[in-house]
Amino acid sequence: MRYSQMLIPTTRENPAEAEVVSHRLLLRGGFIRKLTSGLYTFLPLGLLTLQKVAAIVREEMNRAGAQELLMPMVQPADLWQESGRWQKYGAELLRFRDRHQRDYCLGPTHEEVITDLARRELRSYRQLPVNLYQIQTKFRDEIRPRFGLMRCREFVMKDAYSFDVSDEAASKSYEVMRDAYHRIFRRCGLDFRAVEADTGTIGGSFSHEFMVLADTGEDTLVICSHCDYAANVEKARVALPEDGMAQEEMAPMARVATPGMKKVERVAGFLGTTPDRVIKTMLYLADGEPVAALVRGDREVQSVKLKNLLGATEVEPMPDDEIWQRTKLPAGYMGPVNIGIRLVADQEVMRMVNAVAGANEKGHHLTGVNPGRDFQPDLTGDLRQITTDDPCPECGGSLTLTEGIEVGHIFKLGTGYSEAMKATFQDRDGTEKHFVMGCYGIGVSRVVAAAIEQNHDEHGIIFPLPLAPFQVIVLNLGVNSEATSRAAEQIYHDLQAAGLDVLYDDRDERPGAKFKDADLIGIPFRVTVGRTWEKEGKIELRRRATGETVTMDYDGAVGRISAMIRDELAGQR
RNA sequence: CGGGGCGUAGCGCAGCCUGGUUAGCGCGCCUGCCUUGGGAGCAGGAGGUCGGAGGUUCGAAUCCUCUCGCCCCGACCA
Repeated sequence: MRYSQMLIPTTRENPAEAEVVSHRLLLRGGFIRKLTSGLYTFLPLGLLTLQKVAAIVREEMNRAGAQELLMPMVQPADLWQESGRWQKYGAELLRFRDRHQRDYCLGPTHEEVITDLARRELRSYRQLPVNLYQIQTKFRDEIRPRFGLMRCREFVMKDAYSFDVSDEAASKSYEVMRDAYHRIFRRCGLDFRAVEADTGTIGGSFSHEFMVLADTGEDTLVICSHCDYAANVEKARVALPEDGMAQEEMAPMARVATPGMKKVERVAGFLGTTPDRVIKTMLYLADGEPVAALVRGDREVQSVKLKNLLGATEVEPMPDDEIWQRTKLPAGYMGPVNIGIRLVADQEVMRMVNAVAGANEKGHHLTGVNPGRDFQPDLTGDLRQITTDDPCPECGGSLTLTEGIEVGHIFKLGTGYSEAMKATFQDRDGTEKHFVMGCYGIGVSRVVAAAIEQNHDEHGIIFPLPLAPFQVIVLNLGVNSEATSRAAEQIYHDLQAAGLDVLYDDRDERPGAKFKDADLIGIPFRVTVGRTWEKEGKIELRRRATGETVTMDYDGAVGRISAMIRDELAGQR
């Protein structure tokens, strides 16, 4: 491709709207342009990059035995009513009516459509297992789209769905996908981890997220430094030490005045104790109902864990100004004793002895509070956020926290959808059985953003070779010299003939501008035909990633370069 | 939706507080000359209903009201 004929609107200055690196560089490099919040046009360079990712995904999915199909983006409401998600999915599901006043939605995901297809077309166990996937635009009416391609409303996703005869078979399908995902992200040149994850609105019993490690990630992961345990903090199990029981006589409960002492630290300091001897009471709304969650004073509630423990679909902290109004409890002085609303306690709280807790009376706390004796929670379990002070739940090793970008998520769905939608097949013994399903997503457009988050410097993007829109850029630094231009053109043609993706910068620009643009758009290899060619008959090859530059004879250069690129690609496969 | 910030030329910004000529600057764009190894220089030029509506005023980018949009922090997720 000739640079002069391609729309690559690079900018020198940073766009005001972009804060994170990938967003900034995608805009500056002329990969994307914003239409409106959360909606982006992929410009030619952006589309090429997206297609590179899609090609890798497609290749590995096919290799794993999955079949590609394409489902409609517009989906009828009745399918969603059947699965129950028309009510459950919430405002993220964009709904609308057609001219006949029939309800539809734009597909945020395709469990309903695929399950409908399966129940019509898959009749016999002989047809199973089946794994069907598509690469398609999804629409989710996100509360807050942000960070460019990282979190859009419209985005490109690969979604796959597996159908199996049994749970064991489904587990096998799941493992096949897990392996495929590892290959995909490895081939994309990304530093990633597969972590245990929460299942969210998709539902299901078991899932892993694939996280690209990057500071701008929206998720936090815990990673064990000794074994291969890794988990999303939303999910990470907190191990309860065997010998955590305090050896202390239970004291009688006493009411003390603690005027103005709302924060745990202040109460503890005032009463001459430490936050780990205080029971912290946090109020939440679980599906609209008030719930009190108890954790030790030096811990934080993990609301996803709370949600799962309660079996709720939505949990949010109760706004301060609603606490009194809804519960008649004084914010800052709440405690578990005679609280009068649903009570959930972290496992650790149940071991506390002679704790301090709010008295449910303004300006007062209780001392000598003992769980089991003075209050009995409705539920107990693992409720708190894990910290780096906690041991690894698998091996007891030490944990570190890292930010991550979720680029893939795989779920074991079980029979939830097939039961709701009566999707069955006839098994070997003649009985009708529900399909055991799995679903597997990859944010194809997000992979592009994640790759940039992980691979850039102050000059611009440094694309991993497999994702780069072009593998080589040829700079003609002598567009006004016929001889130089002829040499550059020849190299351009020969590299193309060797099967490489080549961008040929034939613009009438000064060298500086060409170097800057080449760096900005992140093409892995740069060939320069200019002064050194004119003087010594040599050309220059420079690697974007390392800055390493070699000069080589013009003759034979194309062979050397294409061999180098092929070797590198083969090595990553 | 709650909290914070911003809308002035294609992009980045100044001007607004304290109303008053023809609304500026840098980059980019067009023409010519010149230049060609890290975003050159000179000369000339095009480009704006100051997000929109209403109001105050002799007079509004500037003050007031409403409204729309965008960005950032939280819940959501590939």
